[in-house]
Amino acid sequence: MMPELPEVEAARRTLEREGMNRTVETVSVAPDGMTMDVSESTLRSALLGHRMTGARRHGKHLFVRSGEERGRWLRLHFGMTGELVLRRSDEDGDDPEHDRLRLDLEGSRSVVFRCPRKLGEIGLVSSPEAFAEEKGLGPDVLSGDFGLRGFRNALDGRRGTVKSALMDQGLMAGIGNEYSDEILFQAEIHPATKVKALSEDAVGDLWRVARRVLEKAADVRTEKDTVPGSWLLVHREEGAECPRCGGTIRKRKIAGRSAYLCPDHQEKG
DNA sequence: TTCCATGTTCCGCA
DNA sequence: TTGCGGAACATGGA
Repeated sequence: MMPELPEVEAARRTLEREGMNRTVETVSVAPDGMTMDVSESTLRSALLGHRMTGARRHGKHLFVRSGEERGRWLRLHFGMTGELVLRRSDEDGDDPEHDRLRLDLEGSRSVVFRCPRKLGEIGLVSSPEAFAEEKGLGPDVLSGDFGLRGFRNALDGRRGTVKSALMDQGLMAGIGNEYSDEILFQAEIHPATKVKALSEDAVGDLWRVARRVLEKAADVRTEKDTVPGSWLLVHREEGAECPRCGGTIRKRKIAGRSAYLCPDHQEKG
């Protein structure tokens, strides 16, 4: 599963729905070498005996507020392979070896952060906003005050390709390689198109498609459904048939990443 | 066995 | 200066 904005948002919603207001009875930490910007003992004491009281997201970062006290947020970044699993405490996961953080809550419920390839991060921060600021993250793509205005502002003066701009977490936070392909596919824009070459209308269209794709994907992931078959994500393979126009999906290297696109209906500007 | 992979960060280069 | 390409990180899957 690809942890971009929709997957992290789905995890946030699930946590809000099922994980809040239950005392954390056990904290198991097994980073096994993965990045933690907090000591195990500090993390444990920040969580143990408290309840989770809120979950927020900025881009691909998930923040979980611990207790009522100000300034104590667990931060999770999913890297390439991270995921959050909620399950009954008496159930074993498929592969407990990759459980990096496990919180057992009252009511026989557990929250497990899994990260097989250890490229994710576990941290403790005093506020999501301060973290985003310090990290140099751009506005979250789906935050209320971003919008078309923020999108235009982010792209203004950008010299490179539209794909790299969408993925630049310092411009706008949340879109990764796979959803950038999906958005450009649905907007019918070639990923190697220069930002400067996009018309004002094209930027408006791109923004509306981006928001629609990310919101729909977040809904679908929350319900553990699959995205529509008309989406590129389901056909993201060299030589596959384009679900939109019947053309052939191609793989290209763009902005240093593998980009999948349909040359027949994604016009290069 | 080799290559590739959703993320981020670093470096060198144009 | 900006942005790109490539490497690195740690693993697993095809």
